[in-house]
Amino acid sequence: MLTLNPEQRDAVVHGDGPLLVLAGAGSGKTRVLTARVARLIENGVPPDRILAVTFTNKAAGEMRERIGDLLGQSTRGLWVGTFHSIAARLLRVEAIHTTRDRSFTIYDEDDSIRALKDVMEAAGFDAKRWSPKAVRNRISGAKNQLIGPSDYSPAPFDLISGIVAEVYPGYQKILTRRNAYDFDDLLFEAVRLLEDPEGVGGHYADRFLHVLVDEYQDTNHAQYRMVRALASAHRNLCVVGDDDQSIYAWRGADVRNILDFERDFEGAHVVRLEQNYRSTGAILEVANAVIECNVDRKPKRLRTDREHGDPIRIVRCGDERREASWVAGEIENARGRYGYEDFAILYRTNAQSRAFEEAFRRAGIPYRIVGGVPFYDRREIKDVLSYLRLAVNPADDAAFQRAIGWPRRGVGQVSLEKLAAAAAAADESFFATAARAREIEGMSKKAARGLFEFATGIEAVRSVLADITAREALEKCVATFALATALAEEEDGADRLDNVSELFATAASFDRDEVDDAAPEATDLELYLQTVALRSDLDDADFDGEAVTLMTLHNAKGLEFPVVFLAGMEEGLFPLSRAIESEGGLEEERRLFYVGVTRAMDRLSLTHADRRWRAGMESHSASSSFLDELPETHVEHTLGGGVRSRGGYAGGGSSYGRRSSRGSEREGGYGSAARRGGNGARGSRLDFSGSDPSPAAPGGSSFSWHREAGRKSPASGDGELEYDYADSQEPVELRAGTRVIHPLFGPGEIVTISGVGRDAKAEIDFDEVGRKKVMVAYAGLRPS
DNA sequence: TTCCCTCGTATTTTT
DNA sequence: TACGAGGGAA
Repeated sequence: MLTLNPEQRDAVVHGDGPLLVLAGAGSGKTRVLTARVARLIENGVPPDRILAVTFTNKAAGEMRERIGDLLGQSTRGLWVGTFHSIAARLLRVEAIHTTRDRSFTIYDEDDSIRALKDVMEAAGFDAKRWSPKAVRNRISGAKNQLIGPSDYSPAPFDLISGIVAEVYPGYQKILTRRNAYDFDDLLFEAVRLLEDPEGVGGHYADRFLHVLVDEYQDTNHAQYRMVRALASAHRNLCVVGDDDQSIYAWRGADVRNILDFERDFEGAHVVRLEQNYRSTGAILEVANAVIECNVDRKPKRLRTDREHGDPIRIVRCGDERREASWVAGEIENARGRYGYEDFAILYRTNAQSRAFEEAFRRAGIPYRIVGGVPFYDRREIKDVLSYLRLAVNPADDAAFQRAIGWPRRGVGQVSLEKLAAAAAAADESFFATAARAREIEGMSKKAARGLFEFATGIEAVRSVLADITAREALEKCVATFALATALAEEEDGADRLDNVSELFATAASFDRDEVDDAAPEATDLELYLQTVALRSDLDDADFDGEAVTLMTLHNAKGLEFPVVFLAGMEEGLFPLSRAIESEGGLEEERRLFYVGVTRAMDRLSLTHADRRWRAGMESHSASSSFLDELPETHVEHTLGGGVRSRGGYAGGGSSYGRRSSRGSEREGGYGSAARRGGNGARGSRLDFSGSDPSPAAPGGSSFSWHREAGRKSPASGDGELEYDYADSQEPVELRAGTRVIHPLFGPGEIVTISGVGRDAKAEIDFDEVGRKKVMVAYAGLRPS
């Protein structure tokens, strides 16, 4: 059933001992990794003694799914997860051996920058002069190198490193006091735990007979040490990667990890996968030529059995609008031979998506953007989640600050500073201090009242937390603090309400059993928050549905598309001028180019514009120096329109070859495989409806729900909403005319019902927010 | 304390 | 361009 070439087979059947798989782009590395795990299980290795580590949740989910498919049985017990989620699991299970307790919060970049800013200002550094972000990046880099606050020494003549040395200890102290880890701490502390000779590390090393790591070229030092510790007892470590696709060095990834593997793990067996199953001969020739310009790499050369195919096109355009409309035109021309979902536009910077969005909208081409502003980074989502975070972890002062500030409740910056001072004096959390705000000297009456009521509300949520699901907790917060009402009153409240409604959907569909590396002791809500914190936009990206995909090159790694456009091939933009300032930066940019080229299966076009609006200015740039490195024999030059000067190139039109067989024996990279369940389009801005919620919905042809006998008190003076929960479970019919209460939108009357089962939608005329369509499965409707 | 407006700046980014 | 921070007015 599963056919493997000899090299792939070699990697799959390799027995004990370290194994390095150097897997070129499109060479079937995912297939090797999954087949290897499946074979281990078939040969009797218990699933719970195998650990597979990936970089994204999405990759983890897909690996698990594929292994299950291969085995035809459950993969229960198998540990598959990202470095960060596995570290989080470890830290939760072994919380007593750490400096945090089990309900710790995970700080994202934003949270940690805010915390750091507080520390910097307290230490007398002007946040305008010294960017907290830059300082955070330095701390992040140090943590990735496993350099703790006491080990950090500033470099001479490096002012920022001097600041780091001064604030790093304070920053770490604040995180500990707030019972929080930042992303890097998760790895740092996990390594500490695993490498402690007195500690529990030995238990885990003994436990895992086999450890497998995907995308090994992207590991940083902390991740390397984590892997090394986990595999130390049995030495059955299999790593898969491609040094040519290392594109995260700027973020601490150390390509030496893969280059030095044979030295680090003596006796390692090495397998090279150089047979590409994805691209045409022409595309592969170009890819090889690109990457051979790099000096610092292991020599290798991809080959393919596919036809030579069409030449790669280089398209010169006048500006970014012409670039986008040229691409739109090409897509329309090639329709029929390809579906919209077969096209991808890849660019270096997110800002480039804009011109394409406009062009596609004009042309009526459906598209999806992967990345951009992630769903969970939206202001209203973070605001609402901060209530949950605070309820779970009252020591989380960052969550407190966020929640207290929205909705406005008479507690401004001045009061907050007084509170902070009082909290520091008493060595308490903001939350604990807020409950006795009245006693704080100089606190205004109004502020004290606001603080007290806020603390009381959080306490009320906390008191029921142990017994409720993530969704119920969310509902409770929204109800207690009238968050929906506050949102509805805002200027662009409608969109924001919709987003929060979407958040309800994610919470409703959250199932701890789908968290691959759930710590058994964690509560539903803790796991939900962890999942949210460690989720990337990419994980939610929905590649189903007829739409052209737009994303950055970084996000495209691991994916493949029949027709690819690499846009913005201009010097300064790609290679990005900022990126090439650092050492090895140009080679990393070139690897990124290589990643882009190797995404294409059949057709590849590289576009560049003479003029482009960047940061509010028109910039003029020469075409990318990367274009000069391509072998002329496989390249064709075309004019995309709008070019002002004479010259340029002639010829070229759009001459698409016959559509190649899609889905034959080529291996699907992550992402082209069908997704399980998926929660629709959350992360990505989707201008094309693709929402397809999956969890079971109540009712089949006749709708009913379980009555919770909730009663809403009529809106009081300032629009407070309040719910009384009781437990009667009487099924109630749902049809047009029924009065219902939506947890977010309040009371309303059903206008129409459409769809059945999980797809059932109700159109409801809400008293406060007007007419809206909601998914019955998620809405959490109650009878009125 | 809050709101509104203006000014300035930044642009890659798995977790 | 577009967003956030900061300053000033009500």
